[in-house]
Amino acid sequence: MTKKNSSTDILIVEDEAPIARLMEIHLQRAGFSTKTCSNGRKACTLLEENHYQLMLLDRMIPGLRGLDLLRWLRKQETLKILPVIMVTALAQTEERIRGLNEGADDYLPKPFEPDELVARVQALLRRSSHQVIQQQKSTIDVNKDAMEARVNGDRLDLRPLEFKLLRRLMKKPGKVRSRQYLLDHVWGINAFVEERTVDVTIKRLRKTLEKYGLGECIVTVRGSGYRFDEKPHT
Amino acid sequence: MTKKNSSTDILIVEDEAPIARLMEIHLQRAGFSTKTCSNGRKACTLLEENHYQLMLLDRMIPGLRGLDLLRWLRKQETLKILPVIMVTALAQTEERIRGLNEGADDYLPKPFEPDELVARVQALLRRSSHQVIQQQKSTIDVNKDAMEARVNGDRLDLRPLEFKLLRRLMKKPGKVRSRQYLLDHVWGINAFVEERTVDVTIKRLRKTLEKYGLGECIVTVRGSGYRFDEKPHT
DNA sequence: AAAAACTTGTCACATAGTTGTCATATTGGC
DNA sequence: GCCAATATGACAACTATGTGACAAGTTTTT
Repeated sequence: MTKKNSSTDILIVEDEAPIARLMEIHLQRAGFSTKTCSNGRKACTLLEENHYQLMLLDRMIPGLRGLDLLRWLRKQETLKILPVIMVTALAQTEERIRGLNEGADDYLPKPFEPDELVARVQALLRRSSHQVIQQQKSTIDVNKDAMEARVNGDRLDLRPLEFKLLRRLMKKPGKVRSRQYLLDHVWGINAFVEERTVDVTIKRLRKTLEKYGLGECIVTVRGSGYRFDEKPHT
Repeated sequence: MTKKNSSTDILIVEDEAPIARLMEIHLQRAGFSTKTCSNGRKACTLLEENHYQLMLLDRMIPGLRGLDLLRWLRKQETLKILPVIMVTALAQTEERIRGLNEGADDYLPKPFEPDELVARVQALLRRSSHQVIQQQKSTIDVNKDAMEARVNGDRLDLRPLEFKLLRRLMKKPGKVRSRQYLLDHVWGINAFVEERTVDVTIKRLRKTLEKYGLGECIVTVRGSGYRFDEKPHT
């Protein structure tokens, strides 16, 4: 599978190389691009030098303890909103609470299931301005900040309206949205537009998604509307 | 790669010539201009007579101990804000803390990776009134104090408005900024200016950036605004 | 103080991209 | 096979952005 210019960059701060590698493999397979780093000091530098979308932070790293790094991070004007997942073997509730208090956004106990890793990353991204969905073997990532959607890191060339429509449908995968609902929420409550127009826009959106084998993500529900399917039937 | 009139001058205070040379090479390659000096007293003179953007200070230098120089520096009215990176082989936490207490802004353990050196310098500059971004193979350095922007040390001839616009966009690379946002933050909240004026200013800014192969850093997001892209676009 | 040089806002036109509608084809349920 | 719902291609209107020119205002030079 080809990987390229993903904009969804994840920084992995983890000193145990095999674990770091494992994380990388699974995240990359899910369409993210990653950077690993094995000590706290270097992590600071990387964070200041680059822009990441999310950080996976091991609690036990040399150079600076994970919590110290986190505390430092939350004081930096430009970094404090970075979503952070703490990774640690210390699964005790107390430790966990301490991490969350310091500003971790989520928590991944070691050892972890690869799927859980990916799921938590996706979930956290979704809470920031991203919407991330696992679709068969592809990851769809809609980033509202950058106003762009990516499939496995490849940028989708969507028009503004299609982008909004996709976002709206992805907001609640599996739920059917009527044409009227979509008109109200995508076009705007006061838009003076035919209901059939929705069909055409759906068509246009599907056309772009098809290029990535995702043409069937958007399902027509006869008599009701459209639905974004998270796990399309075969 | 050609190097010229960088004003991002770095003073290297280091008595071991090979190390000093190594620092010089890597910093110059990254677009900075450097001056080296092998003892503390001479450093004082240089600091008083010239204007540097940053100092790399070895802890063990003849003539005056690194910490003494630093202490002296912080007492000088005109010099006390100079960003300083302490360089030393003493990696113990205690030593490190002492250095930071005396007013070092960052700390570089010896031996160091050339990349780490450059990254720390860039990061520290960014924390002072600089914004430094690595763009493909170029380093863009926007210095608010001096009101000037440089690409690999070459000065960009930007008009005041273009400068502010670039700074604002670089503040959060990857985020789309609407024309209204830019008007509010670059022109000022009460400016009585057409939205289309933003387009023209973007055009002028792009024209200058183009000379350095960075014309595509600023991406138009149809229907939304403009975005500074950190990475090579798709 | 006048002249020259520079900055910036606006306009007008060119270009390119987006979207709504319609006409027609296709599909699904009965 | 029939009807209604949906898909699809084409087109025209519309909208957003790029771009060069110009003028008014500022700053710098002479």
